[in-house]
Amino acid sequence: MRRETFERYIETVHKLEEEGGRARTRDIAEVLEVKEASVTEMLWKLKRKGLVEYEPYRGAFLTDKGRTIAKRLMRRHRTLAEFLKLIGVDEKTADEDACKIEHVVDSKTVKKLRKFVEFAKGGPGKPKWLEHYRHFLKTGKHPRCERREGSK
Amino acid sequence: MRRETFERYIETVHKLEEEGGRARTRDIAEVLEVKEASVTEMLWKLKRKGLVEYEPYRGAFLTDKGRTIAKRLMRRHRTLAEFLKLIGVDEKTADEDACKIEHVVDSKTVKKLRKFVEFAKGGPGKPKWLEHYRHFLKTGKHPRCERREGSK
DNA sequence: TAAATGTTTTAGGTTTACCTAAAAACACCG
DNA sequence: CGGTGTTTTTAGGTAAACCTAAAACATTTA
Repeated sequence: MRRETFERYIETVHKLEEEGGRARTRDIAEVLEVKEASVTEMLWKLKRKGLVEYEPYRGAFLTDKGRTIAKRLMRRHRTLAEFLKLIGVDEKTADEDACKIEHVVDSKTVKKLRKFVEFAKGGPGKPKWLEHYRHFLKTGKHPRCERREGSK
Repeated sequence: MRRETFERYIETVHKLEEEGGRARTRDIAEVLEVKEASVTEMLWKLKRKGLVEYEPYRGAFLTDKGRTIAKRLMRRHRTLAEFLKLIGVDEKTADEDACKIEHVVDSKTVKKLRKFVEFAKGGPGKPKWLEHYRHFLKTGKHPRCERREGSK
């Protein structure tokens, strides 16, 4: 099973589980835009891998092992989407790209991104450089930080 | 043909073409770590898509259409890798992740990343905020930009 | 509770991107 | 030119992740 494939199913089961007991075949199929039959097949495989609890005709829910993976994916997704929005990617694209990147990227990279987001958000006030970056996005010009006095 | 698949082949043909006339089956197979037979098969498909010029037993080279794609991928790759290194990802990981991300990410996102890299590199001097970020990576502490006077 | 309706599974494709093994083409040397 | 060795292709698999159609099961509702 390809990593991306089973991770997508895990995420979906997790999501549906949260919003209503256990994940039904139909709903998983709808979210992932595949046929019910395909979902059934995957649920067997996920069960064999110990990622979901599954009994025919009564849906699925995550095992601890599965839930751990789901949580990690959610963290990744949040980090990626947040970062992309930070640098000016629109909400929808940020979310879609996060969905794709989260399955392929190295943990080390995610860690750095998390650090970066933290750096950009944290700190005393809203960082000036971010303002400058936004200005740069608009105008293509660097509002030289070096100068003693700036705008406003 | 999945996007990622054919893009990987296109990139490889491009690379081999640059370093020696045309891309031979064997060399493509070696780079992509697949068997020669698989390469032959893909070359037919790529030809059918108008991306490579290919005649059995005499290797392949890119058409204009193929080359356009290759160039775009190289730009993407450079942008992604450069960005990742900027935020502190080690060289090897940055390169590997760029290899994966470049096939899945939206053009709008790449544009923003390019802007961001440009912003970080360009400008009058080396930006102070980047120094601060690096410091933050090391210590986890924000060297408050707001203060009248800083380090050095 | 039985019929009607909706959901899930099973059985048996299809496609994609690989593979192995063997045949065919090519390259070079004596 | 003919033999030897490498490269490439062809032919015929395989596994993953889909699909359709039909059968099995579950639920509602009359």
